[in-house]
Order: sequence, then C-alpha cells, then structure tokens
Amino acid sequence: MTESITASDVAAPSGQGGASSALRIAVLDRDSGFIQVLSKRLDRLGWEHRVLASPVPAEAVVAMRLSALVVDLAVLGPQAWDWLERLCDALPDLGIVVCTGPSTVAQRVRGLRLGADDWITKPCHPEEVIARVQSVVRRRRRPNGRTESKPVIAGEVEIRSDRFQAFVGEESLDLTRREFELIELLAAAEGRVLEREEIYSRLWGYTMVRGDRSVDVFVRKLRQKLEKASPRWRYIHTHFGIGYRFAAESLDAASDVEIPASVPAAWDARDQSDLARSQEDRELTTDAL
Amino acid sequence: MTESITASDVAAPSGQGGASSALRIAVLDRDSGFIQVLSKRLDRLGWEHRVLASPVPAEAVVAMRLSALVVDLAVLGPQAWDWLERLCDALPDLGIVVCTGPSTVAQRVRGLRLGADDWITKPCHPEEVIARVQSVVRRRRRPNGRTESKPVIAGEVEIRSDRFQAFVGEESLDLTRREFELIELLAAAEGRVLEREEIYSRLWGYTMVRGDRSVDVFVRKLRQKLEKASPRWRYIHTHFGIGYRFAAESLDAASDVEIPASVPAAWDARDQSDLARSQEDRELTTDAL
DNA sequence: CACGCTTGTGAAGATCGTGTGACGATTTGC
DNA sequence: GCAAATCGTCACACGATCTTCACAAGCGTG
Repeated sequence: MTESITASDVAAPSGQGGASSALRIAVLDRDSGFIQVLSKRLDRLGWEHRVLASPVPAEAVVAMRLSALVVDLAVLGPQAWDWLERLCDALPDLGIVVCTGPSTVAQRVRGLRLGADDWITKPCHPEEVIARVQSVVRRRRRPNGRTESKPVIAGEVEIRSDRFQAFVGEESLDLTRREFELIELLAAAEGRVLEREEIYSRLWGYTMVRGDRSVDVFVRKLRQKLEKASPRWRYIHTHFGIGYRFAAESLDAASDVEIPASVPAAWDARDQSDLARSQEDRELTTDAL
Repeated sequence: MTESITASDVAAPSGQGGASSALRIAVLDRDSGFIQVLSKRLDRLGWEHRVLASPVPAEAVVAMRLSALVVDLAVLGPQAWDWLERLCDALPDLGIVVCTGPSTVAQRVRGLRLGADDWITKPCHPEEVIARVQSVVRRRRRPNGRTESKPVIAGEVEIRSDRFQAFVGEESLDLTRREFELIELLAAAEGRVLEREEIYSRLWGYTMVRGDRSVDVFVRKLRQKLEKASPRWRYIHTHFGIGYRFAAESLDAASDVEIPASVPAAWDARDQSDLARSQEDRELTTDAL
C-alpha cells in the first residue's frame, strides 16, 4: 500500500483536545515579587489563575476545579506535610507543584512521595514553573482525554464530542466523521459567520482551491440530517458570498428567538495562548545545550 | 549500543517488592559513580532496570517495555533535542526523566516542552531521582487501575480484572492477554468512542503507524468470542473513520435499551509505602547530599 | 429584467476504511 | 527441543464515505 498522506492526517483534530487549551491553576504563595511575575506570564498565556495567600481547606480547593496548584510550603507552616497529604489524597487528579525555598533531599523526597508531582526550588524562573506545570498537566490529561468537554446544545440538538455524534433526544443523527467535524466547528463559533475558506482550512487542513464545493456539499448533507431529525428548527444559515452561520431558530415559535449554541467556556483564549507560546518557544530555543 | 543487563531477569518475583508493583526502568548515562549508586538503590527496591551507555533508537526503547527512562542528555551529544523529541513522540506514555549536569532555564523549559516529564540537575541524590521517577510513573499508572476492583458488568458479560478474563455466567470467554486488555479498555471508557490511535497507544504503548490494522484484528477476535458466548447481544460498535465504542445492546429486547458498562468509581492509587516512608525519612535526613 | 455570480441538489465515480480469512513470526508451555 | 498458543501482517472484498461534476435555483447589481 503506497502511503498517501490524506487530508485527515494533516488536519488538526478539530476537537477541543487542542494541546494548548487554557488551564485553570492556583498559586498559593506570599512572595509578592514571584506572584507578580508569574501572574503576568499566566495572563499572557490566557490561563485562568488565582492567588491564595493562606492555606485553604481541601474542600475549597475541590470547588475551584483546578488543573494544577503551585504551592510554597513555607506558607503552610508546620502542618505543611499534613496539608499536602490530605490534599493529594482528596484530589488525586490535581497536579501539584511545590515551589519553595531551599530544602533537603529528604524533604523533597517526602513531598514527592506524599503525592506532589514536582518540586521546584526557589529562586526559579517563572517560565520553568510554567513548563513544569504544563508537563504535570500533560501527564494528568492523557487518561481523561476529552471527558471534560460538556456537550454543546442548540435547539433540539446535542453535540457530544465523546461520541463523535449529534443527537436529538436519544436519537442519533448518524453523522459521518466530516459531518460531525463540520457541525462541531460551526456550533463552536457561537453564531458567528464562518467563511468558506476558514471552514475548509479548519476541516481539511489546507487552503481551499478555487471552485471547490466540498463545504457546500457537506452543509447540505448536514442540513438534510438535521431537517429529518428536527424538522421544526433551522440550524445552518447561509450568508451569501461569505459562508455559513450556525444558530438554532425555531420555526413555529412566533417570537424569532435565536438560541445560540451554548459552548463550554474557555475557548477563545486558545488563539492568544497559541501565539504567545510559539513566540515564547522561539525566544527560548535559541540556545543549544 | 552498549547495554549491560543488571538485575533484570532475576527480579520480578510477582507480588511483593513492596507491592508497589516493581517497575521497569532504564538509565541512559555514562557517569559510572552515579550509575553504581543508583543501581544499588534500584536493586533494593526490586525494580527491573538496565543501564544503557549510548543512545538507542526509539524502536529499541519500545521493545524494552519500560515504565520510565532516566537520561543524561550529555550522552546524546548534539542530537539530544532531536532524539528526545522523537522518543517522546513515539512513546507518549513512557515516563522520561532528564537527569543531567548544569543547564539553563531555557534548556530545561525546552526539554519539558518537548515531552520530558521531569528534569533533575546533577549532582543529585539517587533517592530524589527515584522519588521523581515514582511521581512520574504514579501519574502514568492511574488509568490502568490494576487493582482488585469490582468487576465491570455490561449486558451478559462480566469483566474481572483480577482474573484477566471475561465471563458470561460462569463460562470464561478464553480471552488472550491482548484481547482482555482491549475489552477492559473499551469497557472502562463507559460508552465513549475511542479512536484507533488512542486504543493503540494505550495497548501497545507507542503511537500507531499509519495503516496498522492490529486494532481491527483484535476487535474481530473479541467480537467472535463475545458473539459465541453471548449471541443475543452486541457489544463493540464501529464508528466509521473514528474508532470503536463499547456498549451492551440487546438484540431481542424490543426496547432498544442500552446498558452502559457499570464501572467502579474512582479507585485510589494510594501509595502503600506509608510505613516505609518514615523510616526513609530518618535515613535520609542524616545523609549528606 | 437580464446578466453574472453564488449556492442548492442529485448522482456517479473515485477513494478510503473496515471485516475477514489466512499465513508466518514469535512467544509460551511442556 | 517441540508443539501449541498467541501475535502481528497481509491481501482481498465490500461497503461507507468523499469528491467531483453538471445542472437548477437563488441572489445582487446595473
């Protein structure tokens, strides 16, 4: 079999499994200089973050739904080990990075054994902290995969990324892979109009050749299946000379209610963080070992 | 490639070794003092380990079926980054701990971004190396849930992890190792669609080469055995262009009931070495770095 | 309203993905 | 060492899916 690289190989998987999805982290520290610098970097990355100045009970940490926690054990005082152990115990999936002053080997070993995922010694460069948090989260993420993404709902349809399928009630629309990618992409745009070119390049991974009608054809297929499953609604709207827009609109409801797809939060931080990161990489990769 | 097998085949008396499930790791380094001390500690822990003195191709690393790799980038010379990247790419589930001499922040960040899980600066205490390897592996291990957890039941089949076997009633399906791993993985996904790539990387441990049909073949074998033992049910559903989904669906029941695999709730990968720890601490605090 | 352009539609052909049986290689058990 | 079990690859067949095409219908402009 000759190896032909198909479009789907090149295309970025359109799900939000995107590597750089924004994270939510907390920093438990009192070193204002450190906090300030780190916060600035986190802002630029588009990560949600909050700073805590004093130990919080494990339950409170649970409620924050964090990806990772950066903590200076010095803030915790004498019950540091105890606190750390309880936290690791309560939240085995939380990434915990200890970032604290000088320590002995025994202390570091103990911390790691208790469940910490990494231990950084201050003073340290914020970029390294971020890289280590990313590394910890990367490992944590893999098993969970796309579990975290809540289903998107618009009108009567529900788009479930975990099944690569859309449903009306419990009935599947029987979308093919491309059809699903298309509806997912459109729905994620939250009612914005997407140009053909953009749709094409996001789904096929390369720029559209003039006169290609693939997008139109898939829009038709998608409309057919939507129409069949949910006749009283219109979902995909044509914008002449531009592209398409996804928005659930009921036909019978007298009011012209327009229900935008409810999309899980933390999506648009993506692009910025992508830009920021590649820039960062260039900055950093210039030196050799 | 020089390779001296230290205590590999001797170790692995299944069961004990601190029940912490003996790990299999490799150390790529030339610092004989470091290697010697580390090897001794690894022996005491009962971990299988081997020492490599020169870079080995990624395929060779695959064959070793390691849990983690400790590597001194200095050994790799100028292609260190390249080698590291390729390895992380090919073996996303392998824990990689860089343990090398003085480095800049940028180098550490680069290494971590490429996929390394941790970065330790020499000189360092072997105990810390071990603790960090454990920390890295702990994350990796969680999904596998190699515990005596409750059996998963879906439709007529019962998947018993403790026996590495699936049953219909009391009759065994006679699954081979891979077949069992596959059904276990699918069932654990609770009705989510698993992509081929993911199945492959979780079962075989490295990224799938295009055109590999192994997953399909094992799905067929599994289907055959399921069909034979439980003819009135369908379990593995194909999602064209994507992968497979596990869900028990009865054929005869008029109602199209779909019974998702009931999977035991989160299990805790508690470290059992609580006792050992305090001892460890005492031992260590007296050590000089 | 006529013209040029864009979009909708149906169908046909090309391509790709999956099911299947068989075979050789490798591992495991005796 | 031999035999059996297991694993991984291959080629073929079939069906699902994608792409392209031609034509019809719709839109916007002068």
